Amino acid sequence: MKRQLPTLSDVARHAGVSYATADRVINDRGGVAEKSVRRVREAIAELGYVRNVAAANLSQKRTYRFVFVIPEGPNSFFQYLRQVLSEVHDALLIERVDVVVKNVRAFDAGALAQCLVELSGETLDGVALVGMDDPKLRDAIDRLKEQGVAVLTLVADVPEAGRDLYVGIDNVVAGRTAGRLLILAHGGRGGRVLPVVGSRAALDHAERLQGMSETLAETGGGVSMAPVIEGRDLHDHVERLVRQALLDDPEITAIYSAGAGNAGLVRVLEDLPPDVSRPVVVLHELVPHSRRALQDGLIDLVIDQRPDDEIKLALECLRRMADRMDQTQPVPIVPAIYVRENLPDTIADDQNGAP
Amino acid sequence: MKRQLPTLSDVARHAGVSYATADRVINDRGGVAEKSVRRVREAIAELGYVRNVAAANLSQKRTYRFVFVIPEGPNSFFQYLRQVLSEVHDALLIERVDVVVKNVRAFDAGALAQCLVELSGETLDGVALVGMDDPKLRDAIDRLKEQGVAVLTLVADVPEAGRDLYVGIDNVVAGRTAGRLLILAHGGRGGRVLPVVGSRAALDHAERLQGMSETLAETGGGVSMAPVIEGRDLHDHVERLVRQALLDDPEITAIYSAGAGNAGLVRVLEDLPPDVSRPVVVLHELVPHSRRALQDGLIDLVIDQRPDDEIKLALECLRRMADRMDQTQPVPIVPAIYVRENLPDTIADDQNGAP
DNA sequence: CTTTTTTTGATAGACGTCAATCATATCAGT
DNA sequence: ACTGATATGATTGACGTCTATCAAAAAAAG
Repeated sequence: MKRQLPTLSDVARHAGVSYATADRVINDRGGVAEKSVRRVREAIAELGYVRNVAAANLSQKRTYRFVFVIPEGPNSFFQYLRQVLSEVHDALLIERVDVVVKNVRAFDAGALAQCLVELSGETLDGVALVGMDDPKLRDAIDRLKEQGVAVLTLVADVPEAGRDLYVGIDNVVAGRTAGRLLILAHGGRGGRVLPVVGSRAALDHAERLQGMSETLAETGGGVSMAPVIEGRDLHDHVERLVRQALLDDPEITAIYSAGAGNAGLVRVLEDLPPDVSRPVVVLHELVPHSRRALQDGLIDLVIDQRPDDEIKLALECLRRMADRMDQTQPVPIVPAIYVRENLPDTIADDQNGAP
Repeated sequence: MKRQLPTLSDVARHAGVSYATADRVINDRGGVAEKSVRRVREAIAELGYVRNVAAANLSQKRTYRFVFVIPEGPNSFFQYLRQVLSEVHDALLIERVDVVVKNVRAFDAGALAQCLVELSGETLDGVALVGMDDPKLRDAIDRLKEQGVAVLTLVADVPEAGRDLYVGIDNVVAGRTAGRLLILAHGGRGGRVLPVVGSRAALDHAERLQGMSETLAETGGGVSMAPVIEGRDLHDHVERLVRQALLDDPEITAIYSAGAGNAGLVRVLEDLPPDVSRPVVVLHELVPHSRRALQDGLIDLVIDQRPDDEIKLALECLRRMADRMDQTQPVPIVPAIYVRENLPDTIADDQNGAP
């Protein structure tokens, strides 16, 4: 029950070699005969030896160095990410984790790739970035990987790239969920959903849209889709287009916004005449304006990817990768679904990752 | 930027005392003049010293010893909790955390209290238990606390007890959320919700019920409540009562089950004639039968408290408390809302707490 | 001023690992 | 059997903390 964990000395003894040799094996320092390597490996397996990471880090005064590259701009979601990161910064320092946040222009894969290339000079343990689909970016990631840096995509993945891990929600699933909730909110009756995205080229938006339309098609029960609006994630643009769409098509019973720029959407809803029943509205990311709209009863549901948890998970995974514990399974994040009643308190209350 | 964290030697030097004295202060060994204590405390504050927990644990070969007391019985939810705990057990051992699971009879506060009393003999760092409202339980908790054991309630709290922390969802909020979703699913039309609980005496069930009825009353828009059914969390009992209720009141348009025993509820739904539109169904906890019912389209929504996350969080908090970092803020857990489309994979894929 | 008590300082060993050094063994090839 | 390469063993100091011991200094008591 209270069996002791074996140390490297135990392993060496069990393998019939000296501590030095065992050490040479687990830290691949080379210059060890094939036979000895095998014996040490066997001893490790038999005893179930696991390196004591705390002791190892202590001996080296090691500090984990991670970089988070976040798109800059007025996007509330990413601003919140930055805030969460800065809040955990000090707590992490205690645990010998140094997190640096770098900003790059949003939607600019070239700039992002360039940033990564610059990083590959420094000595660091891991990088987390918001993915995009771009060959230059793939190259930059490969380059980092070659230098032994753990690379992890956050929020959005980089398709077919050599990143170790994607930490974020499945956007197709999120879209399908939105579709189901919309159907549910129609209470068995028909209707027409107005889909709003930032851009069809944005992978996450496209996936959400796809998910929603699939669900509507499969089990919609009379809920159809109006033509898709591309709002470019800009509040004013979204506002104009949605306003027009509602005028053009009075049959619209619901709005699904898969992207950002929803402050504009909220403005349209505020201006609706109070006598007509407003459309059912589902949108993504709990940010100040969506929270307010939810509280005011202007919208019905918010699907949120819980950035706090994403950050926390990303940090856990980065650390595990830096510790060479590469058992990195995919990490599923379950998006939260918010209504008026279950809004969390605003305080970003992540304590400090994990001890 | 890459400032080094100060060590206790730094503190001692800065305070103008020896390492031994500084050590006596932070580990309250006594025999230190008031003046020196003050000077050390000041130095700690000025330098921002935080003791290196990893080094401290290493020096003592310390193993964290935690006990989870889980109600036994056929309840799928608690079975799943046990499973999650056994899955993380080995991974935790690596990080020098030893978790023991103890089973006690469900709904038996006396047995639970007795179990805690027995525990208070052993040397352990923390206990997690599923709370109930009982004076004997409160006493047992106080006793543990006196011995310096961290005590944390999981899933359900113990009202007004000396536990350090409650890790679980807010059941009133969960009920309010259910209410909102039910209203939404009525699509603006009226209806009548059939509420099912295990027992009105069960605090969590009562809170959920209260939350739902509040929301219906405040903004229900014609959605009312049928008399509450007490199913005692037993499948057969629930089945019989619900079947009868649906016969008695054909106006019922929805069912909200706040407790367990939902396999019986699902059986009723299966037997409904295919021509009539079935009621909207919302229930709690994603367990095998609720998952299947969701997939089969028999029910609409499941509110789940994500036991994996609860366990993980509980462990994090226990460890932090054991490390004397008592900055224990309340820990909000956002329940997940599942529909057919966003069911997670079944694999319980928690890796290993946190490094 | 001495004696006793309280408070300090100095130091050492342990924890498990990493990194380094130096001496010795083993094995080729000749 | 000798050289030279390669492999191994033995050992040491660091990392930051805890625990312990012993001597020395300062304060209080007589």
